Amino acid sequence: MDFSELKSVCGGCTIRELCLPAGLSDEEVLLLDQHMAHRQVVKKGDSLYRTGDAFRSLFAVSTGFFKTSILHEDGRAQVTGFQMAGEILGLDAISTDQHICDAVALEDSAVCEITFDRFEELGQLMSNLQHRFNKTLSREIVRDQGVMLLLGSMRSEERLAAFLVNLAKRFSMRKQSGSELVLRMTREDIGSYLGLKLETVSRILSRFHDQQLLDVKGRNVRILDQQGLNKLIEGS
Amino acid sequence: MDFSELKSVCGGCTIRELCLPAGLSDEEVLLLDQHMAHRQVVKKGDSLYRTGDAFRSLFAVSTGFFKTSILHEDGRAQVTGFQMAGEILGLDAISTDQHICDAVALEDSAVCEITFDRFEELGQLMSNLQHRFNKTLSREIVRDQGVMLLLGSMRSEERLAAFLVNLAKRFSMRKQSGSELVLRMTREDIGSYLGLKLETVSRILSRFHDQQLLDVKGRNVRILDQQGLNKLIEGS
DNA sequence: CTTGTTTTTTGATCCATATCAAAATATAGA
DNA sequence: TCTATATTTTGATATGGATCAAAAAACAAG
Repeated sequence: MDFSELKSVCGGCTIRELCLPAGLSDEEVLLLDQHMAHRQVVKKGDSLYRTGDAFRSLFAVSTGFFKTSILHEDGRAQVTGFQMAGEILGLDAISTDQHICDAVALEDSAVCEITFDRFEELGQLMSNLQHRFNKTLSREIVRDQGVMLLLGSMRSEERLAAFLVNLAKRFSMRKQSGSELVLRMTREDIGSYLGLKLETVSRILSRFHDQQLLDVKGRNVRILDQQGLNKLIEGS
Repeated sequence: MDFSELKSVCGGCTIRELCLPAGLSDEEVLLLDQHMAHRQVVKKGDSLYRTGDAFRSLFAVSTGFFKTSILHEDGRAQVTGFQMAGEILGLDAISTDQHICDAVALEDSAVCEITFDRFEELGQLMSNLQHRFNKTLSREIVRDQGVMLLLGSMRSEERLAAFLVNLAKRFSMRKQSGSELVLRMTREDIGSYLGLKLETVSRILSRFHDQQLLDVKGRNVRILDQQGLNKLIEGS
């Protein structure tokens, strides 16, 4: 971790509506801004926090891309999510005051930090912020249950289609192309997240390519047939 | 839904420390009590709420046993959890103000209801309550990620062992036997939760029986070798 | 650019779990 | 109680994805 530190400025942030300040008035954002710790750079491959670290702060991804993963005692790891701009890291640690996963930057990234004690104080001051934060936590629960559905009852092709469609949606909400994806993670990361082996991920990407659903060139994926992918997810 | 209604009384509740009032002072519990809506009976097989229902209230399981399940459009269903006394139902609905799963009683049960608007007001009054509730939401995130680990990287025997050990732990926290389990759910429910088919669940239970890990008689399961199960989970 | 390392692709084979089927058992309703 | 229905067990077989293996491609460091 580390590094260059700049004052966070939610007020001027382009993704403010996708992040903690969502739905707050300008005055409220100002107050939040005053309590944000600082902005940190996290280099590709570095971790923002590791399993077992004491929990002090939440982090909002400002730019870049992260993965979170749990490590099972026997070495097995499970990727539990990928986070992009505006998404919050550290929510799982509130429960025990310890981080229960590793958060690793998959490209050079920046995060905005806010100490959780401060944040809870702010929540008492701004019922609006607290209300939104309740929703943020709940949204994470919904997301996780979506992954449970995926892992528990979808076949490999459906899982991968759902994964790609989800990524595309999140990119396009951020005004980035919703069809030209640059995958920041390895096939192994994708496989871990989807409960598949990396070879299976690779094979299915090739198959989707053959079926003209995608144009795959390494980590550059272009979605050619969004409809086709959606049909797959429904379990045709 | 519904049914006989009694005033909730957290103050005198035996599982108060496992439920929303956990960690509150007597005065605070009294205040919470005043805002609880009422106690409701839910008969076996009935649902407390269904997917799509408007979200108004959280429910704390008072007695009994529930399952929650998401239904995929094409009919497939995924059981996302089993809830027992003290556990909170409805957390996922905060995010969208709509329930995104069905909550069905697996035995005659009772729940304590609190409208979420009221609850949020209370949270503003009692920072302690809000703090605990943040932890409750976070704990649900941790639980869900545990299920992701289970579905994503454990083999069928490990999943079932983890499931049984988890159930046993939760029963024993409630002063019930941690070795004599009465499964309230069908093999199919267990299978859905664990991403397995009901036949697989049945076969593994039989295998555990043969290996003297369990004594299985229909839905009555006695854990004979807790250690053995734990060893399985570690992935021997 | 070159070299070593990591990641990705593709093929051949295997196996854990699904599927199909049918009997046995348990549960609920009359 | 008896009867109908739902659940569970067990067997036989099939299959989706894992595993093992090796070449190809991409990437990072000097």
